[in-house]
Amino acid sequence: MQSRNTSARRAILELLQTCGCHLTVQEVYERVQPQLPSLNPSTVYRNLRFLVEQGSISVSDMGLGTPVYEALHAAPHHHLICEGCGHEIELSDGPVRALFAELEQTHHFEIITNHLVLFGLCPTCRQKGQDPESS
Amino acid sequence: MQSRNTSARRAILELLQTCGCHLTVQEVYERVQPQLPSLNPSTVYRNLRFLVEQGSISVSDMGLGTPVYEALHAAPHHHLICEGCGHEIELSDGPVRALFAELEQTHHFEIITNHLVLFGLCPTCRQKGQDPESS
DNA sequence: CTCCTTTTTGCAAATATTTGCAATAAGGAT
DNA sequence: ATCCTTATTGCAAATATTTGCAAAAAGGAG
Repeated sequence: MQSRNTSARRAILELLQTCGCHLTVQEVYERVQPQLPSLNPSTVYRNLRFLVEQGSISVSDMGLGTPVYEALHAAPHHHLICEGCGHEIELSDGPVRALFAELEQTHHFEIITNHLVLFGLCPTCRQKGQDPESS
Repeated sequence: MQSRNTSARRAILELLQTCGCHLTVQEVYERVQPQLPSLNPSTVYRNLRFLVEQGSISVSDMGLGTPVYEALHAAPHHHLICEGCGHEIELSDGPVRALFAELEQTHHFEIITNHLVLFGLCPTCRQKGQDPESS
């Protein structure tokens, strides 16, 4: 026996798998607590960390100040986030996977990271930034 | 006038540029405080955030539980970190830059991320993990 | 050099996150 | 169904990080 299928852990994982989206610790807590009235925030923190280590979910910094958690999909994907307006663009796995494969070969490493988040500027915000003072 | 060259900001940036390594908030505070006795941790947090936004330094999650800050080098580099033993491998910028360039073209995006950290397993830890129970 | 405006800072009070520990509950064995 | 071992939980107390606000100090203008 090593890890136990507790109601809290089950509820948290199910929530993430069902919603299929990115959720913050707060959001997870708020959505699970109603079904498990005595749920404590620290249990949520601990379980999220556990599920990440176990590989059932991923954590990412999407620039929100607090990390977001997401169930691992069949189809991995990545994000490009605009630092100007916050706009998120979903990236296909192909090119990223190609880089990972190359790095794995070169360094005899096995890459576990499965959700890459890159920050930058979207076309619109790039223009704004380049605009000379419009006065 | 927009941003001011205060002693705290100067000291923090100089520290990072001089040491040329990754430092946590704690470490920055501990090393700058002696020279600026009245320095408050919140000032360190605020300045690190400021310097990141301004583009003078970068933040990264190296898996330590708290982010690390580093002055931006002339030669950008990235890391592969082993989740088993913590070993860090430095990656050259080439292949990563190539992916970034491809993504920038495809999405008309300008990527700002300049320090990529990927997690995985080093050759040694991979073997350990694959070993059937050695009993 | 003095004055003025605005950014920064220190401090204290919020929040957020982690941790220690005793009580609870999974789940295997009997 | 009962007992046992040990992973998990809740709670309270540490830590870590952010925020509001009045006081301090950059830096430009006069």
